[in-house]
Amino acid sequence: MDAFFAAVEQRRNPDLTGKPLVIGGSGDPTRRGVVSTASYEARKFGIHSAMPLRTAYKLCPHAIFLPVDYQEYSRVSGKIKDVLREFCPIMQDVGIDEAFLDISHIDKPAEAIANEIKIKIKQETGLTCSIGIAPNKLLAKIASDMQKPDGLTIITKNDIERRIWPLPVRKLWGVGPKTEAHLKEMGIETIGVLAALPMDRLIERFGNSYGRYLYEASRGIDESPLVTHWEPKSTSREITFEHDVSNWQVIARTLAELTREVANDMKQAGYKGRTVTVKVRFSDFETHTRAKTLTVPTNTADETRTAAFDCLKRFELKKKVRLIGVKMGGLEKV
DNA sequence: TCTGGGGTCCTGCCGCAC
DNA sequence: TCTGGTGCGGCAGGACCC
Repeated sequence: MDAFFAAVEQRRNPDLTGKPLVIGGSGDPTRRGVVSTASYEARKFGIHSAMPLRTAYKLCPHAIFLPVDYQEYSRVSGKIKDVLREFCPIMQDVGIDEAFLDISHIDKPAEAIANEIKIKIKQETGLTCSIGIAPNKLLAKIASDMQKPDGLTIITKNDIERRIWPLPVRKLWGVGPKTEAHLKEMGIETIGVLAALPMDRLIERFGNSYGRYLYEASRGIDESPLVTHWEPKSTSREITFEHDVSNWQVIARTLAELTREVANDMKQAGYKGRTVTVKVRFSDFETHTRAKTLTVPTNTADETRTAAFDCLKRFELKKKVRLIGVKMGGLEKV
């Protein structure tokens, strides 16, 4: 979907259309939080996802700031996924506003299917999306991003050299800021230059798994199947305090509350978990975790809290605490 | 002075069992 | 009894995704 959260807000309040709009946090740009989505008008000011709201505010003080309304976006997302499943049941969900469809078995030109999907989504939700058509997920993902918004891009194997290789390495799924910087140091800025590297060199530099991945991805190779069903492996809750906290009572009370929520989520979804991890981020942004694995899986608030406090006790709380969180891993169905 | 929240996967290290 | 290789679970941290 194109600027999904912003587009949903503009759809339900047309006054916002055509204006710089920033969705993130509590919607108050003087408080802690980051940008979830910026409208295309806001992006012209240099505002982008993951940017601190306060920075966004400095870049464009007259932008409209709104809180994230996950309930509403999930509802719209559900409608979109329903449309997609109608066209093709082999669907892989990728978060709230993306999906892969394997349409290889459908006896109709891919472009025609894509156009019908775009029209149907527009009818059902009033929103535009961008679609990429390619022989695999890796290339389809890159293609979908090439003509945003409201785009439709087709990439074939023969296009890799001409259309993929000139792109910056950052366009590859799995290459983030760290790897980008690392590659830049090696003098590698485009996917094509990366593709010229021997596999040995990449494995030496990035390890076996990731090295191989980069070697194949830079050549447009991706054999990974669509994952149409998966089970959650962990569930968590965390919160950044509005102001850093040194009061142990406040930290403990917050952890207890988060623990209740995690236990609740597990019960609601019908899971039990074995490994409790407590995460603490200090005022200097240093982040640490402590984990405890239980002998028997649980989903009760009491047992989860006891384990969480065992973990919390193992922290030296010398610095002020910025964030506290708790995660239950090793989930299994009840 | 700033840097959310909910996830997944990988790596390196350690202790333990065999 | 000591040493070493190997496999594995647990743990901590890091990179990445939406």
